[in-house]
Amino acid sequence: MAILVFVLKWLQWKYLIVDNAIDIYVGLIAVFFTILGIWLATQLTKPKVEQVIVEKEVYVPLSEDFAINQSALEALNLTKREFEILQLISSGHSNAEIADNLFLSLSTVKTHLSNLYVKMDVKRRTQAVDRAKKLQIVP
Amino acid sequence: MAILVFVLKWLQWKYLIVDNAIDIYVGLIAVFFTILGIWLATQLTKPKVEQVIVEKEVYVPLSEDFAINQSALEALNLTKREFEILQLISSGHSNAEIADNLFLSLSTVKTHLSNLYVKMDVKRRTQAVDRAKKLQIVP
DNA sequence: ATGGAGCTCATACTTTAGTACCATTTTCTG
DNA sequence: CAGAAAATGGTACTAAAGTATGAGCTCCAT
Repeated sequence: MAILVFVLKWLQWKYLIVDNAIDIYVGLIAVFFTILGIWLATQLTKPKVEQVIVEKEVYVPLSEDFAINQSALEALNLTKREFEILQLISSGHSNAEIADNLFLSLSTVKTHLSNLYVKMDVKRRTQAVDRAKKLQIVP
Repeated sequence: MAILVFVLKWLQWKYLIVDNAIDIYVGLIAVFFTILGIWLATQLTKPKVEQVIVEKEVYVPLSEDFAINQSALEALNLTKREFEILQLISSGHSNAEIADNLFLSLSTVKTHLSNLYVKMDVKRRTQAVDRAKKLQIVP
């Protein structure tokens, strides 16, 4: 603003003696401030963010080709721990190994498994694994 | 431009008699043209678009039918009976059930399984099943 | 014919898995 | 905050799985 006033005063002194110089003066100001406005606008407008979703085909390797059957899993109504332990017996772990991995006692693992067998309607861990694979709730 | 000149003339006539009114005059012009510039900029410039590319993984389903990995099976060097019993434990059968199905004694089943575990380099039936599935020698 | 491979079975044993029942603590949830 | 659900753990027991060893049988190839 200080600069602006100074410029105005200078222009006033220089051109005020000339008749009609006021028109040129105003024209210059108009042009100047129009450019200023344009510059302000380009600086201040936020860029619109546009999300472009690119579908990328993923050929999953056989070992990882597994999409969990969420509905089947929910139908079984398993708890977190039960499902966790189911995953571990599916990959061939013994109860003792599971207890070690999850920092649980053997008792707890057995308790979870017993409840799991009831929920899955099976009698053995091997049956549980077979059923889980058929239901596609484990790889 | 015609409108602009008209407005200027009008303002000139109205305020020129007043001393220092020129400052207000110029201020108004400045504000007006700044706004004009902003308006022009928003109208004329293309909207800035920031593209955010989001990769969406599309899982390509693989064929469901099971093709046995013959070479892996041969590499294990299993006998007929051992493979037969492997298939049965894979579907969750107990040793007693296997003995019944194949008209064998429990001892025989256990013997075959012990040999099987050695050949597959596993310690438990669940590990054997897991490995067999990973090798794709059972569904 | 004979020796090896595969199949069968047995006994005796150890280990692991599974059942039943109970108790405490933690974590949600209405 | 009270009650339910989940998680944890213990004991005692039974059932199943797994190990080790030995032995008889059949079939096939050298």
